[in-house]
Amino acid sequence: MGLNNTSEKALSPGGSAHQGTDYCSQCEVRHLAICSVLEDEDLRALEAITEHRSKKSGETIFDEGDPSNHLFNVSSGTVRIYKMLPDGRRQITGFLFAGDFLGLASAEAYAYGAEAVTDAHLCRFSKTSFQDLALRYPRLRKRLFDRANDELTAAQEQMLLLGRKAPQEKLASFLLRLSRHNQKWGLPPHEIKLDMTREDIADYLGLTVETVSRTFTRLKTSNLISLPSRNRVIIEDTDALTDIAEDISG
Amino acid sequence: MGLNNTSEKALSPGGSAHQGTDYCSQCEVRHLAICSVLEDEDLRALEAITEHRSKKSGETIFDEGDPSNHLFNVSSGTVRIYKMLPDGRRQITGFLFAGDFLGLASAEAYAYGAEAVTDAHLCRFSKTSFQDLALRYPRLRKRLFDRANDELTAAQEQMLLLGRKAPQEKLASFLLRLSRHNQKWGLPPHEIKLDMTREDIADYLGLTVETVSRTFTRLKTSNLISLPSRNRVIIEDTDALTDIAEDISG
DNA sequence: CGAACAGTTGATCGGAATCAAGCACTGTGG
DNA sequence: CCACAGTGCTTGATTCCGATCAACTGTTCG
Repeated sequence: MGLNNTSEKALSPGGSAHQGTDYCSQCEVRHLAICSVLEDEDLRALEAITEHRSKKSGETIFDEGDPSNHLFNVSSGTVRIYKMLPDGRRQITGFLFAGDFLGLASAEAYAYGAEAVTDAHLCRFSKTSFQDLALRYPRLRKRLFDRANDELTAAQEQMLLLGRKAPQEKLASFLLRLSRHNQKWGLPPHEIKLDMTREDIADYLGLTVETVSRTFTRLKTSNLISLPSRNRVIIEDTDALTDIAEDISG
Repeated sequence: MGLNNTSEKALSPGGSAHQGTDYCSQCEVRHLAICSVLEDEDLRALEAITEHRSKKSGETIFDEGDPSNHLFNVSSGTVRIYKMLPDGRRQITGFLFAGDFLGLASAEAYAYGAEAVTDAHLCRFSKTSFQDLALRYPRLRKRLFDRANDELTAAQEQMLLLGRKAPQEKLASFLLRLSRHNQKWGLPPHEIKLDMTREDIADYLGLTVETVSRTFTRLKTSNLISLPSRNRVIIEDTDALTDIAEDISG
């Protein structure tokens, strides 16, 4: 996570929308994205229905309740998806990074809002076109189903975290997830870049900013992590952090 | 939910496992189960790979970490799925009722445990056979994907509940969900039967038994509900309860 | 430089967890 | 039939942790 360091520059900044011509084949995150299962020729079919969109940090991608006419793939940057209560309380249900698919769990309307956390690039597909494509390509279908299943597994892990874990355990689990995500991308697993603010983290872990901040300092004081800058975390003692997180996967 | 009142008796009690001969076509919950999309002839293909299993209240269906060799459909009774922390804390991630599908969100191993809350009957399919079947029947595939999406939506709703709602809001939301479930089945939406214990409810809502109990009495004292017996709830003021729940869907 | 914002730290409060009885229903065996 | 144990639920007293309120620091950027 966090890290789209290279991809940010590599992709043309582009206008806010333009049809792709040769984008997909040179896409940096293709091997992990939803499109990875498509052959070069099939990829052109996908490319034909793809629009490339740029979002600045903080911009809305879609709101909860909007008609869900599009599906997305994050090609760079970080995205948050969230649900809100009428009085303004917010629960972030997930952070998405380069390669992640966006748009599952939506019937006619999006069941959650999505915003860019950092500047981000997205591939946008019209839902109907994408469905047609999925009809023709079994591997794409399988991929989509697997993604839904993975998200469901992650959601259950998050329910355990939200319902039953103490603040320290929550934050430790969160940092370890980011660490594992780094590993998946061949990035140093001990150096974590936090694209999101403390408030985002709080709204993801079911805490307040203050508690998140205090918990960071507690972990730092215990020498489990260090905090060279506000958006960087170094994991100093993975084993101890894993013990605190209280479980293997989440 | 709760309510399998009729179906409990209607289905043959049966041994703990036996091959189905004519079960599916007369299945009481078929119209809402995963098999509803299959034609009579296709249904026989499903029936061929189906085993019928009975579980007594409290019995384990599978444990977290077991190899996920089977998929299930609940044909009667109530089931809980849950995750545990090493020290015994438990988070129930869902209750399943007649017609519900069980087994999504599992790779090689089940990512959660499943137990019968009440006596229950289950249709059990071997995973490989079911996958073969799904390969042949697009509508079954679609149905499965839609179920995964629905569960994902529900999971996000539950994350909002767990991370951001106060006990009263949690319980109100829970009761309204059960009420809506009743409606879906043509049962009186104001009369709710609770198959699960207070402890189950606590572990589902991220609370303790005591808090659940106190919250029940608070809602009763405010005349929003009444509690004729420990496992029955009458919703007296749906509007007020909806106000407290703080959202439309969950 | 200073305004705006993000983050930390401190002091206090409050509500849910915890600890501890007591109650109500169920089923068992005498 | 009743005594009794076992279990699930409620209620009360107390504790404690995270939320809240508030002040201050540090960073960014005009």
